[in-house]
Amino acid sequence: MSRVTLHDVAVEAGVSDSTVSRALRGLDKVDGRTRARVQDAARRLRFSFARNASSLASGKTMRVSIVFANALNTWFDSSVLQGAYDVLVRNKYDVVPNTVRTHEQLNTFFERLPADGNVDAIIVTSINLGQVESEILGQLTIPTVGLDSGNLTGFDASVLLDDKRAMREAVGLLKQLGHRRIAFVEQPAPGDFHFTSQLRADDFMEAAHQQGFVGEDAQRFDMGKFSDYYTQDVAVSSAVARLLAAEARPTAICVESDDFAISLVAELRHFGIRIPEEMSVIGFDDTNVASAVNLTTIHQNPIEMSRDAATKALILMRGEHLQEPHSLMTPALVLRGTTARAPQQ
Amino acid sequence: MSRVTLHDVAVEAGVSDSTVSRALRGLDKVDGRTRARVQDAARRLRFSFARNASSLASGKTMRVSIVFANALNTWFDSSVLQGAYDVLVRNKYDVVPNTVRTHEQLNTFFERLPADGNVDAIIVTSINLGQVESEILGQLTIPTVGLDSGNLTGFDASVLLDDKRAMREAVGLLKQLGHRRIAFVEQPAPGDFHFTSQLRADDFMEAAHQQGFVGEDAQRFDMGKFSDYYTQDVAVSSAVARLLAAEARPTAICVESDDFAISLVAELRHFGIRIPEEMSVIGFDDTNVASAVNLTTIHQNPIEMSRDAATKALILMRGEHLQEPHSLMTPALVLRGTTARAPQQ
DNA sequence: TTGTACGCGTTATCAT
DNA sequence: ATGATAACGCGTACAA
Repeated sequence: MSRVTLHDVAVEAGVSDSTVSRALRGLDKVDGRTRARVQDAARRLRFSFARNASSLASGKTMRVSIVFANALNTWFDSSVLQGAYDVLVRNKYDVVPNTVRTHEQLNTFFERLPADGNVDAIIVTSINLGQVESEILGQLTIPTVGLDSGNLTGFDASVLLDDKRAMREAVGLLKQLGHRRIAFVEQPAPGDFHFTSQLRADDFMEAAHQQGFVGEDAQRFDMGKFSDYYTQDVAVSSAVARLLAAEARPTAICVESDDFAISLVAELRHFGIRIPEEMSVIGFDDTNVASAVNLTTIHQNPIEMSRDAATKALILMRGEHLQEPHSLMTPALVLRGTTARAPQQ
Repeated sequence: MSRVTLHDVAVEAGVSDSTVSRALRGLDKVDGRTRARVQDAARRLRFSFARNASSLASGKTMRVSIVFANALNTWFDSSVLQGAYDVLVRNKYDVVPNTVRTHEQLNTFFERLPADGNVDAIIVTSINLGQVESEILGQLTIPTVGLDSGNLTGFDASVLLDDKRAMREAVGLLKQLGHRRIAFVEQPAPGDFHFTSQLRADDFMEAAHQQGFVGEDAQRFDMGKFSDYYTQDVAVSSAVARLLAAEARPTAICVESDDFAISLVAELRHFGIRIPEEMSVIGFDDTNVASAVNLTTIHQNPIEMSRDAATKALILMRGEHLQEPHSLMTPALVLRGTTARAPQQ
């Protein structure tokens, strides 16, 4: 129970409430000895601030919300959370994670936002905002920073990965290896709206077209919603089935994530497809496991990205100016064992 | 800005503040029409509650803290977070994650706790509490539930995995396969205190001894602190080096986690060790990737576990009684391709 | 069913 | 440097 209040400490130390408040918060204009006395009393009484009372009085909640479009237990989102946590906690902010799966949830989340004095900043992850949402965001008076979010409108700052570049390089690699038919394999989406990583499919197609892949030579396998499948395994099987059944079977694929790519590779091999001899596979993320299973992939560092985003939020919350509000991180193509020259026809 | 307050809504709707409070919270004893009017006004004004004010007045923070000993971006912790989030958010609670790496952090965390009216419940994950901490915990007036926490003292409720049983089964399997020299390989620890999964090493040794493995026949590779290594890869190499250099090399190993096991398998194969022919490997967790790479492992479901824990917390917060405060989850040994008969000597 | 008035624990302003 | 005192926004007896 939050029994012991600041007032109790004041009584114990024989000073006024205000002095306790100042002393414990480390403000200046407090005599060294009185401060020591107060700190002593506070320790004895095991006092600690009731943050909601502080919030109410000061207007600062010392909390920042971070919104995800996926699940908290995915590689990307959990890394983002950890990164943001690192820098925010060090600055005495609490981190409040939120997930949003449907348009409806997204709407209600944003509807409630404006009048909301419940957080001091918001970080939005992997969500490609619609117009209405962007507008609401723009009207917010607290800092908002987008992380891996396609549409920058409305954000005060952002940290993005250069997806277009990543896809250009991936397509370029496959082309150099002699592949003539390539494809992008999406992952089943967790919710009912497109989030950022799916924009990579667009980037892939664009890059492919620019590099001379036309018509059937550049395909895109859309896996729909995750809820369409019983389990992850079923989704994987389904993807493989479609891949193998394609009348123009690609000899190389880019997959939306390492996790999905690794499962695909396993399943493809299970069906006798030799990788990389018969099919090249490029993942995305470069997780620990990717290196363990020797998966060629595109490296990104969500922890760094979200540290950056959180730092931006921190600066913004201080009311300071950002010299570089929008940063673009460069992905790196990591060559490993799942890519090889195209098979001879 | 938290501009619009409950009072503004009251004025807009032409009623008193208390009526707005009651109407918006769905309490009874409010006329249907007035409620509609209030809701209308609230929507128009984009009102939403200032939670810290509500908290201050009601004494409930509508927040629960969840403490991890590891990183938020690990398979286990992130799953736990997701599971707890699922059930807590549905009940209008915010989830506030916290990580604790050192004894010092753990201490300050607990020192501050008692007088802390900042959360309504605490879930402690994978931390084997010391006596002092248990005592502090026991003195808390808010519900505390342990998740995967070795020492139950002080907790109002808990959800544990039956680690002893898991280790018994793993050892039993290896014995049946004819292995005479087995070992447990720990993972480098993130912090400076032992957390629960490391207790599995003890359980492993105990099970081994009970099943007749003596002396060098049951070994334990302690990998120390994670900070001792530059990267995860270095830790893996180091583990493999020690494994291969052992004068009595084991023919089968149990590894603390799938992630580490998968990396070990890759590295071992890299050194020409055939798996499972020359060495059997059993992981722990059964992540998605484990099935993809065909790793024999011990299945657990942290999402389920933490849903259970969160539900317990919820009930406790309501002041209700738990019919089964402490639950023990049963792990399942999943046989896959990294275990086989012991090699002929 | 609705309104009044006070309290929650802290910060901030203004004196002293 | 320290002490009163008025907010902060809402919940809740109690009264009407």
